[in-house]
Amino acid sequence: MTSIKNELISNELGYIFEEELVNDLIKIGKLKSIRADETIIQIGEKIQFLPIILDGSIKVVRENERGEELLLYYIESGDTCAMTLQCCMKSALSEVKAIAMEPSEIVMIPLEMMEVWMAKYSSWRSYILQSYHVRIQELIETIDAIAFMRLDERLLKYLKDHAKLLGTLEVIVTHQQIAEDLHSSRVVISRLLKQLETKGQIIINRNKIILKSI
DNA sequence: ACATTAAGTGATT
DNA sequence: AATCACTTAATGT
Repeated sequence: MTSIKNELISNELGYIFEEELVNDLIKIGKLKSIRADETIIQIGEKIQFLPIILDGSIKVVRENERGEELLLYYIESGDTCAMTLQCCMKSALSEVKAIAMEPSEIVMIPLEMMEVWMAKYSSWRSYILQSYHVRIQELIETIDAIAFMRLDERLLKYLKDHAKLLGTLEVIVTHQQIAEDLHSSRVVISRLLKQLETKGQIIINRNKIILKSI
């Protein structure tokens, strides 16, 4: 019987992994459906599984003691969380928080399988290495943005990234949420958005910002 | 109609 | 660019 889970796994991961590994994934992985805005992992939570995204998208944020956030990067289907990779080597606690951007499907792999599969499957090894690579690239991009871009440029990049990720020019967020993701304040974001609107780059609605282009 | 939440504004640091 | 204090606008009940 082909379950939805099997379909999802072979459709999303069949190109990346060898057949035997796909079968292992189907046998061992636990499928988990996530609601939009659901928190998947909290900071300090013990990591028991390696999540691989089959459908949807997740945002990964850092958080300080005061609960203030900073968006690190997004992960999409086929991706796994590099932070989890790093943490699970020592089976440590999560350094980040992960929140679903939309309803998503993920497959959870018990951490024990990491080592077994590393030894057994070359496609698994290169997938893990590749994931590290991509994630570090993304982190560097984020660091560059924080260090070198002006907030208005960062804001526009944020909106465009968001739009690209969800495949729509209509970004559904409040100014407050943007401020939190960029670790700025609501008033500042509102003013910068106003400027972008005046420049004709966006249209502002309540709870929604419409990009003119990506 | 009223309360709540989102967004806009002017002044100050 | 951040914060405060306040206003206005939109939305839910």
